[in-house]
Amino acid sequence: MSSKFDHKAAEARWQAAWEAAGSFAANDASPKPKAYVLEMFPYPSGRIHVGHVRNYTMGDVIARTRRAQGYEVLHPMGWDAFGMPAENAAMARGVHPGGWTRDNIAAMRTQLKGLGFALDWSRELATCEPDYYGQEQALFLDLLAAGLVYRKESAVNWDPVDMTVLANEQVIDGRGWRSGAIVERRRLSQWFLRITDFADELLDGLATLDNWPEKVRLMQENWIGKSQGLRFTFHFSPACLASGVGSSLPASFRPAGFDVFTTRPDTMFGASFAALAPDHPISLALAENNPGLAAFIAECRAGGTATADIEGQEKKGYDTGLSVVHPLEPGITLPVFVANFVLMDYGTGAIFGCPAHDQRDLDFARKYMLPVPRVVAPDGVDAPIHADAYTGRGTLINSRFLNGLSIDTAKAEVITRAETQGWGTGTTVWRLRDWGVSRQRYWGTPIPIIHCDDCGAVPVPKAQLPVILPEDVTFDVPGNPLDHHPTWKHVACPVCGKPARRETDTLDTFVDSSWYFIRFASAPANQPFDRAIAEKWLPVGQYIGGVEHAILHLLYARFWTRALNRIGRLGVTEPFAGLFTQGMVTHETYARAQGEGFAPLYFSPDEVDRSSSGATLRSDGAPVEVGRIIKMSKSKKNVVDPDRYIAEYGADAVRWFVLSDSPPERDLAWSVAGIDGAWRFVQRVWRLAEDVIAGNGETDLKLGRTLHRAIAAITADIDRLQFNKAVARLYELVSAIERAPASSTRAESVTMLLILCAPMVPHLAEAGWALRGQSGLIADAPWPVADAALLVDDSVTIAIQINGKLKDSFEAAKGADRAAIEAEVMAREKVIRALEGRAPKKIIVVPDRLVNLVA
RNA sequence: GUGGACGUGGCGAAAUUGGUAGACGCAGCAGACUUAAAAUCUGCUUCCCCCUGUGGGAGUGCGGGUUCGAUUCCCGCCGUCCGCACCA
Repeated sequence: MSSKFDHKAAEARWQAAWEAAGSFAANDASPKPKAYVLEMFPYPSGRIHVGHVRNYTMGDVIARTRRAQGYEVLHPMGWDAFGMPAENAAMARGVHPGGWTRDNIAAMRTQLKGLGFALDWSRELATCEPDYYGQEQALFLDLLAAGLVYRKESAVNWDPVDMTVLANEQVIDGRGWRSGAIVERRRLSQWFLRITDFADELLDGLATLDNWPEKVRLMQENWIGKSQGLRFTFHFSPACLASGVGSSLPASFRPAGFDVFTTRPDTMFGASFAALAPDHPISLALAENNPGLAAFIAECRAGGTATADIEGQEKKGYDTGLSVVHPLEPGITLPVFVANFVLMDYGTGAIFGCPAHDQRDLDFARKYMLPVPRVVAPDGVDAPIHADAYTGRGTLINSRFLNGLSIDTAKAEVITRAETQGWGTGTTVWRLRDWGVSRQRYWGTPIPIIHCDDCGAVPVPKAQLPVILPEDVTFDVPGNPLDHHPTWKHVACPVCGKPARRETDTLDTFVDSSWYFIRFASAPANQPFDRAIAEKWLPVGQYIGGVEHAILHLLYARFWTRALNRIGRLGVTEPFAGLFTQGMVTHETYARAQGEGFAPLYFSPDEVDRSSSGATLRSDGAPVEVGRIIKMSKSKKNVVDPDRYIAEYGADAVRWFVLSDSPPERDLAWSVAGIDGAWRFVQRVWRLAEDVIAGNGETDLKLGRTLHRAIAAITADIDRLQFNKAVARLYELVSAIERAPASSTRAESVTMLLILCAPMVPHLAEAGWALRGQSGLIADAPWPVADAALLVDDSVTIAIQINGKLKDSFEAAKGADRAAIEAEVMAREKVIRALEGRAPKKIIVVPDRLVNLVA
C-alpha cells in the first residue's frame, strides 16, 4: 500500500495552489504583528547555485514558521541587476547587457519558483529597470540637496586599454584584471557620498545591534576605525629657511609648516624626525626643483599596489634638508623626510617619528642613523631599545613636565597644553573614507546631473526623471558607451537652456542595494516609497546572506538608511535588526596530477563516479584523486548545479539536505550521499503520512510526551536559526512515531509532524496534509504550541559518580528528597563494590540529576 | 604584523547556568525479508585491555590551573580558518 512520494507532481500541484490562493502575498493593512524576512537579493548571473539554495531555504523556513505563528510576513525577492558581468558578456558575446540580464532573471526566477519558496512575487523588483533606478535618482538628488553628496577630484586606478576606472580589487599586481595593462593613477572628478558625516553614529549604532554576529560588528568597527589623538603644526625652522634650503620650494608655494596627527602625543619628547607622504603637497612641490626627490616619489608610487609585499617592504626615506621646530622644545629641530610608509589619505599625510615607541619609526631611524630617545619606561625602569620598539604600558621619562605620568595622563596633558598654547587640538581621525560612487560604466544607474559651462553641475529636475539609460549602445570601442553615444549626453542646461552635457558616469551598484529593502516594503509609482507603509515593515527583522558583505553592503545600507532619516524621509535608523551570515557550500575536488611543474587536471563531479572507497573517472574507469573539500569554484570544477538534484530527488530533498548536518553559519559540504539521505527522510515521512490507521482511540502518553518535547525544541531551534538541530529533532520524532503502536496519539503525531516539517519540506507536507484529509492548505495551519504539562516527566535518571567518575545510574521519582536518594545510592551494589568499605567523605546531590560521592 | 573565530569518533556534528560526552545524520559491519537485487526493517559501530561481563581503563588539539565535578571557566603553547593590513 505504500507508494513513493511523487515529487514532480507534488511540486507542480502545490506551487500552483499557493499561487492561486495568494498564500504568500504580504498585506500592508493586516492587523497582525509584522515580520520582515529577507535574504540578500541575487545578482542575475545566469543560474541559481547551491549557495543561493541554502540562503533562500533558511529564509524560507523562518518566513513559513513566522507565518504559521500568526505573523503577517513580508518575504520578497528581487534582482541586483546592474553590474560589470553584463557588460563583460556584452563585450565577449556581442549581446546587449539588458537582454542578457533579463534573460538571466527569467531563468533564475523559474528556478526559484521550482524550489517552492514562500515569496511574495508581486513585489519583485530589478534594479536595472527605470521604475527602480529612477526613484534612486530622485533619492540621490534629495541627498545632494541636503549637502550629503559632493563632487571632488580624486585619484583612481585607470586602465588605459579598457579606458575605465578599476576598483582596488580589480588591480592585480599593478595591472588591470581584464586587460593586463599597467594601471595608471589618474585624477578624475567624482561624486562622493558623505558617509564620514555619519562615522560616529554608524559606530555607536553597532552597539544596538544585538542580533548581529559579533564578528560583523567588529569588522565594521575596525573598518570605521576611530582614532583619537592630537593634531598639531610643525613650523619650518628659521635656520633652515634662512640657509636657503627653504627656497627649494617653488616661489608660488611657501607654507610655514605642515600639520601632523598622532595618537601618541605623550611621546612628543621622543620625536627624532618628521616625515611626509610621497603624495603630500609639500613633497610634490619640493620635487619640482629636485630630480632626486622626484625619482624617489615615482619609485614609491610604482610599488605598493600589490597586497602581500607591503609587509616585507623596506622603510625608505628621502631627506628634504628641511627641518622643523619641536613645539615643546623650541631649541630642538627635527629633520624632515619624505617616507614611503606615510599614507597621504590617512590623518594629515604627515607624521612625527618616535622611534623608541613605534616599530615603523624605529626601522626607519635605524636605517638613517637617527637618534632613538626613550620616553616611556615599563614599570618606570628605563631599558635600552634594540630591534623592537616598546609599545606597552609604562610611565613617562626624559620628558620634563610629563615625567612620572602614565601614558593616558600624559596624552591628556599634552593635548591640554597644545590647546591652551594654541599650537594643536585634540582630534578624532577616522579610517573610513567618503564613499566614491562614480563609475565610468554603462550598465548602472545614470547619475542625474547635467554639466553646463556656465551653471556648473546642475541636478536634473525631478519632473524629468528617470534619466533613462539608452538601449542603443555599442561595445566595440573601449571605454564608457554612454560617453561615445551620438546623442544621449547632449541636452539643454535646465537652468540657462544653453547646450550642456549629461553626466556619463553611473552609480556604484552598492547604491542600488542600499535601499532595495525599503522599496520591497513600499513601491509606489510616483515616489521612492511611502513613508508610513515602509515604517510598518522596517526594520528587516531577519536578514540573511554571506559574510562577504559584512562590511561594504551592510555599512552602505546602514548609511543610506540614516541619511534618509536625517533628511526626514524615514523614521528608521538601522535597516536590519537581525543579521545572520551563513556559511558557504563546499564540495570535494577530483583531480589527476599532470607531472612536475604542471597544475593538476580537475574533473567535475558529473564526470566522476564516487564510491565510499574512492572515485573513478566515468570516461576511462581509472581512479582520480579525491582532494580537499573547498569552496565551489569554476577553476577547481567542483561546482554542482542544483537543478539536476531538484529534478532527480525533488525540491524538498534538496531543501532538507541544505538544512541538515552543518550549523548554518558554518560551511556545508555538498555530497550525493547527503542528498540520498535527505531523499530517504522524505520517503519515511511520506510512508507515515500514508499510514492512516487511527488505532483504537487510545492515547499514548509516552508518544505524547515525545511529541510535545519535539514541538518545544523544534520551535526554539528554528527561532535561533539552528536548523541542523531542528532537523535532528525531526528525525527523532519520526523514529518515535514509527516505533509507536497504533493509537489516536500516533495519528495526531503524524499530523503534527507534517506541520513541524512544513517550513522545510513544504510540498511533502502539503501532500501529506491532503492525503490525511485535512482541510485547506498546511501553509495556513497554525503552528502547534507545546503542552507544558507534557514537557515534564515524573521520573528522572540519576547518575552516580565517585570522585567525578560515572559508576552507575538509576531511575527515581522526580523531586525525590535528598535522604531517599542518598539511601538508594549507598545501597547500590556497584557503589558498595567501588567504595570497598570506605565511607564517602562528602556526598554532593544535584537534585534530579546526579550524586557525586567524594571518597 | 594585527584583530577575531574555531579545534569533540572514519566523516558532518550534538551536549540549558560547569553535572551521565558522542544525540541526529553519513559511511561501515552483521542480520531479517527476497529466487536474487533494490527498497525497507532490526542490531552493532570513540579507543584500548582482559577473566567476554551486569567487567576494567583512557578519552573533547597539547601542557598546567580552579572545582566534589571541566567539551564548558582561567593561564600558556600548537594548529586551522577569516577579516584588516605601513592607519601614525
